[in-house]
Amino acid sequence: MTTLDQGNETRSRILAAARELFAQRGYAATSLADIAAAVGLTKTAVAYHFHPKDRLAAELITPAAEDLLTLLGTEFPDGREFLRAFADFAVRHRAVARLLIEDIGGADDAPPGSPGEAIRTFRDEFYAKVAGPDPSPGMRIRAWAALGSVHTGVVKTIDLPEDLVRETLVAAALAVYDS
Amino acid sequence: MTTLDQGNETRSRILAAARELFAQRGYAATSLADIAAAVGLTKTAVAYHFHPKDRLAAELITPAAEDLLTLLGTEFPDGREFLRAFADFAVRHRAVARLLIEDIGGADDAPPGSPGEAIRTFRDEFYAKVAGPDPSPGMRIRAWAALGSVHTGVVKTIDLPEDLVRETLVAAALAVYDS
DNA sequence: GCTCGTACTGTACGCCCGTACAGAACGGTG
DNA sequence: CACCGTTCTGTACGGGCGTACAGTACGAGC
Repeated sequence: MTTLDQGNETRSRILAAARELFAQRGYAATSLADIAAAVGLTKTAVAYHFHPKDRLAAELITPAAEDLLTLLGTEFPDGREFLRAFADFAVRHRAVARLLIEDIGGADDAPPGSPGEAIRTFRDEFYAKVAGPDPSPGMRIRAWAALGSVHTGVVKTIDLPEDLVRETLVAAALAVYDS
Repeated sequence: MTTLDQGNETRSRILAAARELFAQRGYAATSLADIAAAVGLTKTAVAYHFHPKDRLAAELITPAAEDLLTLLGTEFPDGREFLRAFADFAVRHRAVARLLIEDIGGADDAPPGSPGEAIRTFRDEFYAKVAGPDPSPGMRIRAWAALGSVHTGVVKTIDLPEDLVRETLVAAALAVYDS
């Protein structure tokens, strides 16, 4: 079954290249041709494996998305504790964090598996959980600032050890929250 | 000179609409047709006033860009003080903050006036100033987190009073820096 | 009253994108 | 050996984008 193995291997090579490119430039700014060039294929070959382009992002996101649904599902005593869990989540899935947080939200369809749709504009859901109900102006600002610190903190430090990033970012986010 | 006044008025109406749309969706995601529709014109009319599309962004950015050059030009005792000045700067120009920080960096040419080019990937320059020379891994993370907190904090709270945002975000950014 | 510059409209072009489709290469299976 | 599905190529199409260009409406100035 050499044929099948070949297919699965290039499939994962495409996924790896796409993950990197999406992380660097964002989903919309990365074309199929870019990905194809990175793997040494034609853009048609890439389209063969992942039929609408969405599937590529969907497949990359799926594990993180499931994790995210449970995160949004569990109850937290307050925004502070949710923020801690969020930072942990973001670091755990940092390879697809940008894809997950920035680029979806105006997305079209959900992963194929699937967790259904319901994954849409969670950036706003994150905010709502951190800020809490009927937040004061000051809390609104701090909630967004905390989310932003985690987001760019995670995205810009993919080369650093995961544990250090988690530890530092949790502390940073909580510092914002308590400021 | 009714003719001229008419032109200048629609010109500023275009600028206002573009500023809002760029802030919401980003530069690349906003088409000339979108802007034209917001002002009740054809996209050709918009193109008439701002010839390459870049000019629109350039003109919106110019005052902020000049302010930014002096910011980058002045010396600061340490990253902490620069961070404070940066937060102040970002809040002052929050209407174009997203345009300035996110969308430029891969930009093509500079404002026409002009401060020359040299306005390119300042996100990285900001980082360098905050993190300082030869930063530790922890400092790298905190520097990016601080910048991120200011950035999204500013962008997501355009409806709140400027003074409150400034005060809160400066405190938040410094809290990250000191965490 | 003719001319001219300003402010537009309508149409069309070229580019890049994702996608569709027909066909070639080729190992696996009967 | 013939058949077939998988994997990939080449070509082509439709749509959206920024842009170019010719033409129109119209107040201003001699």
